Amino acid sequence: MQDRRQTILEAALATLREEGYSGFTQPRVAKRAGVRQSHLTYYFPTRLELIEAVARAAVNGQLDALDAFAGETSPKVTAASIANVAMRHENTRVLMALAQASDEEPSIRSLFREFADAIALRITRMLESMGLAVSKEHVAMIHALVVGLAVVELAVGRSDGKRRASAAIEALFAMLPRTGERTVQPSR
Amino acid sequence: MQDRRQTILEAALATLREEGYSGFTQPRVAKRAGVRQSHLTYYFPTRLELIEAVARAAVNGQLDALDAFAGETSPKVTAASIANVAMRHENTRVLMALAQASDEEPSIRSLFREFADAIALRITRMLESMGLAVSKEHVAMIHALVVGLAVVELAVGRSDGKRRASAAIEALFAMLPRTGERTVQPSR
DNA sequence: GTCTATAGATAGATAGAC
DNA sequence: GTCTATCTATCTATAGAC
Repeated sequence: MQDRRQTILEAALATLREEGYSGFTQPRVAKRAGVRQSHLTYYFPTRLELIEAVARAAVNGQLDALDAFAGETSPKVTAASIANVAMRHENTRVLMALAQASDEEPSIRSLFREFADAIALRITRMLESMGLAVSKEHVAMIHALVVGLAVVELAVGRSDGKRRASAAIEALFAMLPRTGERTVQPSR
Repeated sequence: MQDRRQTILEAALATLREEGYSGFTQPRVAKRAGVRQSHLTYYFPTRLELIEAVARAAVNGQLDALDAFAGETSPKVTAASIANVAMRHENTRVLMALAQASDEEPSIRSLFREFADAIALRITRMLESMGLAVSKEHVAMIHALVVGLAVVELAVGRSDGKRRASAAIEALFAMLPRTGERTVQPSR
């Protein structure tokens, strides 16, 4: 049965989401999937192969979550939607694990680069939908801001994280020039 | 000799900086410090205690790095200095490990909260030095932006990371209102 | 092709020697 | 007080049974 592979993959993702990178071990994944650890290595001969597969699944899931509010035109709603995704600690846990793996494994790094490009593309489209001017710099700023909010929030674990994140993203949107406008330069 | 403890601490920090969280093990730290693993546990009976000590040292080091350019008045220079600190991958590796540990261990989390507050204080002072208006939101934005830039850069490993980061931070500074000004609102 | 017993390596912690 | 031999748990990987 080939969907046993799928079962293992889902178990692996769940393990990473809930237990983080350090809890991500073959025995734990196997237990969750209901197979023996030694069986798991039949489908994923090496730990790295398992991580790669999980990474791919996680990345696709994250992109799907972004696509759910793709055409939105209101900055306020868009900011709230992004914050909503970014403040799911399980997501952040997975992506931080990926970032870490990326720092260690070249194969994960190339996957992560594709991911970053895919994110940039989606941010670009969002800015266009909202009527905000697009530039590489703006896109990079938004990406980094959201990543930073997610990471800081995971670490400090504030209770009002989602509200704060939403406000920060919305504030950045408000500062960005609209399409056709020149760069905002406060009067001096 | 009590400074053996210090030796171990430095070895531990170096291990975390170079090998990341997953490479941070008692045997490796002990080897680097030139003591036996079983001896290491004399000074740090448990792994958590070692991590706590390392975390404290790392946090202080990071704050010192920020204090080095505390009074700077030029946004351009400040942005470059921040980018300089944020683009040191060893630093990012350590702080990501801390964030992860924070997600798992309450004692690290409280340390991390203090750290976040100390960072916020320093960003506040920087904004004041540069004559930019201070608000909780602006401070949070800058903090998150820098964290995000560091994490993304560690993950994708671009060659021109420092330049890009510096540009992004400087761009954000340029969008912030100056002291006494009202919130920037592009003409509509 | 599917699965498992087992090896081999490495982790963290402790009881106890000096 | 300083240090180490050693135990137990846990990890990844492989050789081979079905």
